Amino acid sequence: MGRGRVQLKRIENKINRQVTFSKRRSGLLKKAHEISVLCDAEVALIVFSTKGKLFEYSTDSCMEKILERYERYSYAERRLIANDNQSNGNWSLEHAKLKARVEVLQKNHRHFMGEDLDSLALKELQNIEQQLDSALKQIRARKNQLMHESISELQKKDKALQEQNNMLAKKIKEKEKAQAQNPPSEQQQEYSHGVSPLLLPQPFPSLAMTTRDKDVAANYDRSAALLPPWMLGHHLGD
Amino acid sequence: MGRGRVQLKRIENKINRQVTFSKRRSGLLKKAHEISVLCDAEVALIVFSTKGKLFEYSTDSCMEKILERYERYSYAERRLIANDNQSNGNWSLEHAKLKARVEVLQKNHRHFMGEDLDSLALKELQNIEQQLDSALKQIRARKNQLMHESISELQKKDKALQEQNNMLAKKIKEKEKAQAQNPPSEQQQEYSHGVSPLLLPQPFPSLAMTTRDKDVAANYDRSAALLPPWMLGHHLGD
DNA sequence: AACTATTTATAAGA
DNA sequence: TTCTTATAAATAGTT
Repeated sequence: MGRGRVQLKRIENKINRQVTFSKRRSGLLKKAHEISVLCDAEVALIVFSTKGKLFEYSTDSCMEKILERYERYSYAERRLIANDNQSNGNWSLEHAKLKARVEVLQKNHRHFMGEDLDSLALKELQNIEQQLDSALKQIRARKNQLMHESISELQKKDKALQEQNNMLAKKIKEKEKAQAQNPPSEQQQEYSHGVSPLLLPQPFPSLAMTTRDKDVAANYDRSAALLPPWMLGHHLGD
Repeated sequence: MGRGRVQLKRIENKINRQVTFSKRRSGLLKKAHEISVLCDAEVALIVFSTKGKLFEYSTDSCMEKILERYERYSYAERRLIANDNQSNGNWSLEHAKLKARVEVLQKNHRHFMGEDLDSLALKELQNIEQQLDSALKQIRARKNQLMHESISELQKKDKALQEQNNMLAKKIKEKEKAQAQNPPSEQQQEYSHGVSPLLLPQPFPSLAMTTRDKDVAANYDRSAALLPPWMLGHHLGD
């Protein structure tokens, strides 16, 4: 896969070998991850460079778990016997394994807490994001429900106010017409036309008293109160 | 590498998954061998299929050697040498503590994955939710920003409409007063009072034309359009 | 399993 | 190291 065919033998040029190692290593790790995800397989990959540097991949970052499974599966006897023979060493190994496991879990947990993300590749981040997303689904459902209800309330209110507004505007227009066309003696007729605000359609009880400033103000306060506290200010993103 | 792009997610079709596993497994083993030979690296690769079947590759077929090297390297890296110096008496306790810690961490992790939630009290759920929320802050920030903006718009609109409403109501009242008290000859004075809707304060440009039904309706439509599509219907929780 | 159309990986070069 | 590019390889969908 490249400009020339590749011979399956050690690359003698040190620089080339290093470069190829770097490239192929990432490719190998990627493919290990891919088969793990795509095929639901459990993969453990360990690579030591010539210089002894370690690179590894393991499904769900559970290297120890997979290695243990491997040992159980393939040659439990040998390792376990060896460990049993060193009564002390056994403890040491077990202990060490546990410690390693704790560290793995803690590291994982930090990642799940959104900490320590610098060491993560984009793919890993996306993976974690997906998992977090999934885990939060239930929790977010409730919150979103609340938000949705609030928005619906606001929209209803909005609509009601628009209608009210519209109606009031109409009234004014009618009044203007009436004033422009009617003789003064027909003043009484004006009132019987229903100009009094108390005769307006009243979608909201509190709006029925719209002609009084105090009540209008109170009504607005109530609309603000429709939003739960967590939806206001910077709490929205919590 | 194939006829279609591949999504990095579990292949749901069982047959396809099996076939892909088989193909990719051989590719992966091959590449592991290649990097091992080309770059003089020491590679250990363990793959368990979904069904639990084991496939492995290791440089020079020395799996055990490499795994031991890994554990040495890995444990050394995790400062376990320091623990070797501890007295034996502490180990038992330490070991028990570590086991407990591992269990706690694992349980925690399950919770963070949204699993095993039945055992949690509401408070604990809220706690977890908060932590997950915090971790997802960046991702959600954008979504929440949009929601926030929409809500703010609605509230502003709400307020503006309330004020408009209020003002219109006042106008009506003034008009009524004027009609009740003023002689008919003072009609012109009425107009100079600012009864014309075009002279009203106009917090929203579209509201300036409130006296026309069409425009009021259009304005309401626009207020609905303020909500991005994903905030409507059941997409809110996505 | 064999066959391709395509996508990926990567060797070289910059 | 990183990017670009030409080309070799791997492999997804088909037969």
